Amino acid sequence: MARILITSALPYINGIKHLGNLVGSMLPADVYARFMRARGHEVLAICATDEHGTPAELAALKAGKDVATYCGEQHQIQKDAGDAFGLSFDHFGRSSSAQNHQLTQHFAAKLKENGYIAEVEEEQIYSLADERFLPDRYVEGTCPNCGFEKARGDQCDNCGKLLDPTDLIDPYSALSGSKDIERRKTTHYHLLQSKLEGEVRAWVDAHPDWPVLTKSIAYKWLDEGLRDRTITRDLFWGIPVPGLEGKVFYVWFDAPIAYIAATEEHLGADYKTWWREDEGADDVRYVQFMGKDNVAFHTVSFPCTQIGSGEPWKKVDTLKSLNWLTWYGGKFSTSEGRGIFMDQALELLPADLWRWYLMANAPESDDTAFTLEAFQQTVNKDLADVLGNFVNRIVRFTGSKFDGVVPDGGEPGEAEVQLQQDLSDKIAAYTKHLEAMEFRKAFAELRGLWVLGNEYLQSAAPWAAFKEDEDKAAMIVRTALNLIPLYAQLSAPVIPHTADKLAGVFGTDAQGWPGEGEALLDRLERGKTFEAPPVLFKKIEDEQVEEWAEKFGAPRG
RNA sequence: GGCGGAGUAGCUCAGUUGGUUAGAGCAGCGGAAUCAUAAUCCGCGUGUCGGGGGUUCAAGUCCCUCCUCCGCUACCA
Repeated sequence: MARILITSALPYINGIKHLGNLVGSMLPADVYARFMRARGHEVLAICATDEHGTPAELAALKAGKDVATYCGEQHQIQKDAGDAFGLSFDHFGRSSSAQNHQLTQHFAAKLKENGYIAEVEEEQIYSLADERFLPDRYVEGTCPNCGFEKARGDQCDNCGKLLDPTDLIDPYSALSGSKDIERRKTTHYHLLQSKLEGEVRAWVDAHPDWPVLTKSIAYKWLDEGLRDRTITRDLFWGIPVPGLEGKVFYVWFDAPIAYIAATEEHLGADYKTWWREDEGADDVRYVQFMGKDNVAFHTVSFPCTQIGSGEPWKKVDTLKSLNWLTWYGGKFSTSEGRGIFMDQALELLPADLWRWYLMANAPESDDTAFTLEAFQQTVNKDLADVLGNFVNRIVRFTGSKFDGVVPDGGEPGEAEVQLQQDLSDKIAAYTKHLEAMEFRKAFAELRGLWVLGNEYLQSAAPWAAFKEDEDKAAMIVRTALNLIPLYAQLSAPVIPHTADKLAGVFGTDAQGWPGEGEALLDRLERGKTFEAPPVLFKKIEDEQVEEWAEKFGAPRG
């Protein structure tokens, strides 16, 4: 038994997440956590909302609420959506928690003490009307290059030229439209990452087993040279910087620290047994899940913070990074109403259907298109036809021929020995792929395990045997029925709600995992009565797909 | 522009360190069966492995070049 710490990249507070965000980090983290728990490991799975930064302030402004209230509400909405999707985090916290305030300030203090933070005076754009400093992109004006009138302070969207806010002609605040803006000097903290480059590189070098994509991104940053970054901002909402009045830490500084803080929210002082190598975390295996855009921050930036503190914080052992899920090849877009969001998905169909499709087609090697048509086809075939129908056909047959009782009698023969062998082989492969977090391969294998049930029934044909040799038919039926609790355990990481229904048929435990070489086909108590469960999955009809395509902006034709 | 990833059957994708006739699922076609949600099971693939050039006894797998798509490019997270 091992201790496994799992974190999922933190979903930003700015509204409920879409299916792409879900499959990019939270869902695979949950599947992996469930699998590891099933194997008997001690798992701690942590996630939280990432609540600081300008976008949160702006979203609150737009919603007409103060930012703390807005974040509180959005946090609850995201937590509820996650729960409904079956995300089994041990704790879903908030980057705005008191614990994160304290820890972030602690890290900053340590970094400063160790000489990795410098105070630097900078000039930034200040809006008198808005009474705040403006990030580059919230300053707009006329592009000096092409004359475009709505160029942003960082770049002109029309000609693509990179700009500095002071380059703009007639600059104004994008927030209020006010032209009453000026440059002001202000003091900020710089994190001197350049001084930590050697240590971070040595640490990355110590992980040759990381995926190619992960390593190449990390080395790209290291090879280009780590730049010193400003880690403070002139905002109101965030974690105050001690000694710098009116400033808060940059969200990218405090967000990863929230992994640790969320653990403290959950466990109190015991969080150190997971995070401090000098206080019991030395035997922890730490696995992170994230989208590919986040890799650099997890392989370089956050480790810089941890290493620079000079304290023995637990650093990541293994990273799983995923590519993007696209909406018919394009971007999911909130503003343009393209794509399906977590809450909408659950209004249409049960969570397990989404979970299965997303994980069986997870964007592991490349960006992957989500289409309603493929979703319908896959879910109908894999879940309704292969798994659902297998359960239904054997359960109904038992009901009509054996009075709904696990029948006694008959002796297993060659076909059953073969089935046991095939199951063992596939379970071994499935387990190996889940260990390696190769989700597409894993779930292709799980599907193959479900197919084995249908193949067995098809060739053993208990309906034919029943006419000549009732004992033999009984043995076949018993064998097939035993697959139901087995499928419950094997399917639980990815379709937990369905797994519970399967386990419920005979009152077995959906938790747990079949042991290597374990006899799988005669575990049910003979003579036990059971009730045929309702059909597990209703099929998705063509009309529904049409309706949803219309509603969610799917390209047609 | 720079860096990184990717272009393999109608669709979604596998293809280890180069080596026998390039694979899987879905869709399609044919068949079997009839316990079951018209579900299941079996059989069937003559693909310029994005284009071109090169290295090699041998390349989807290495090198060069061109084309296309995607991401990142650090104060938007």
